[in-house]
Amino acid sequence: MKGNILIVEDDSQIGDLIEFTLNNAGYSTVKFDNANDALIYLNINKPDLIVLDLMLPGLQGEDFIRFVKNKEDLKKIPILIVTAKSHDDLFAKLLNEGADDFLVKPFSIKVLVAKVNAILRRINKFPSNKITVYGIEMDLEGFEVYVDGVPVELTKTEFGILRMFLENPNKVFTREEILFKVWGDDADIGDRTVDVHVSKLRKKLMDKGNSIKSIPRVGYKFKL
Amino acid sequence: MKGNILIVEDDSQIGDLIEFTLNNAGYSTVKFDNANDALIYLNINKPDLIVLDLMLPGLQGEDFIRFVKNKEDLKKIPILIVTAKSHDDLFAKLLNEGADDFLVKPFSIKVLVAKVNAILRRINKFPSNKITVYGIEMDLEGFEVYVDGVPVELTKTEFGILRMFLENPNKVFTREEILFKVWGDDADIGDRTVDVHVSKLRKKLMDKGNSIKSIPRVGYKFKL
DNA sequence: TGTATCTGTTAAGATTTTGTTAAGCCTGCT
DNA sequence: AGCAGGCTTAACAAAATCTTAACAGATACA
Repeated sequence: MKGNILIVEDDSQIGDLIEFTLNNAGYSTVKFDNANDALIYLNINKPDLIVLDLMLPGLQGEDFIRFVKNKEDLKKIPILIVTAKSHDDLFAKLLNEGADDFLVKPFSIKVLVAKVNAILRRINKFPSNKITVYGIEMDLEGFEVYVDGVPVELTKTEFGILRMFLENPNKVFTREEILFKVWGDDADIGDRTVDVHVSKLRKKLMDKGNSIKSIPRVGYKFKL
Repeated sequence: MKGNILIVEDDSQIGDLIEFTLNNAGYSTVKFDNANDALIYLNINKPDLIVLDLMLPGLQGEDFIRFVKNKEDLKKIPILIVTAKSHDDLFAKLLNEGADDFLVKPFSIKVLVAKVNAILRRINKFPSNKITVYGIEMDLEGFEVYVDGVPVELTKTEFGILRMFLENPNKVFTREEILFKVWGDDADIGDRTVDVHVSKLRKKLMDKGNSIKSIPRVGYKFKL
């Protein structure tokens, strides 16, 4: 069991989708369609993470966040916000209130799972030093990688690049950013070296579904 | 490594102090004693934050701010102003130009570090940057564009132009302004090149409701 | 209305960028 | 010292993108 997740979502269709997806990913879930019931649940239960839809009726989502983040025994539970629209102002405000991350509708279920995994890994709730995405499994402690269960031997650099990608799926990185993140700030190395390693990575991973995409004149990204 | 900070400060004593303090706080720094050199640096580097002294010789600090905040790839870099005197009028004006915070000399190093930390925390926490307008969704982080949910592949230049439009809907841009904002100040390129890219953009976006309008003898605008 | 100017679009050529291979260098190990 | 593995660089072919030129059509204005 990887953890228990509380879902607060008034749209039953989306709620079911989230529940199904997270169950599939190995989490147990509890779901409510309004904040009040969720708060009652929180009186005697402490989930490992809360997925919260912002457009809840009744008690507003913001109030819910504030309540959770002000209660001593609940404040450490991470909250993932699901919202219909991207609103930087709102995001900034809620992040200050204690929200941990956002998911903008419509979202892909892969991204949902990736974010939940990332948050729990970050919090170190479950010291599972593993990243699993898209049939690619990285054991960060054991320095091992499996693709569809088949072990793949990566060098340290390849491992670092793959890790960076899996921890930030769907995000474009420039070559400079990759150098910085994987090699460190004092790397005195040409841009194109990144290309060589990416090329080798692609080959070793058998370019699973063209996951590692090049964005000409920008950089690379790992596409979910 | 917490981040890279550009310091623009003509008083070498204060500059050294700032540099030393920020290095101590875990940041890497680059320092110039005039705005021109800093601008050259910015051509190929994107620091996470800029600390700017307002009493610079040569190119005035205000111009520097305006330049940075008008360049598409730089505008998001936060600027912390260091100034000798507290001037509410000036503050208000510079805040409008895009400055993020102020530090009045003499300042304590604790306040300096606190402000830098606060600004970077604020900025870094912003999750996936997205712009959504009129059925057009831009994921700035993932370099992706969707029109009514359908993914559209844009090149870097097209992406830059579209971004500029969506961030300033209903505003008319001359071709020169577009060149400046998207290509940069050192672009040695003919006006009409913009037309070609706009043409391609329109086609790829399927000219949603004739959104990108030409204003004869003036330029282009994105109409909401 | 007629002329001059501006815009839309296409295609070709130029330029830039990427993929990949191979060679040389360095490190760690035997 | 010799060897193996890994990293970086250089190099070239291939791919993608950009810029320009050209012309047809549209627009402004006397």
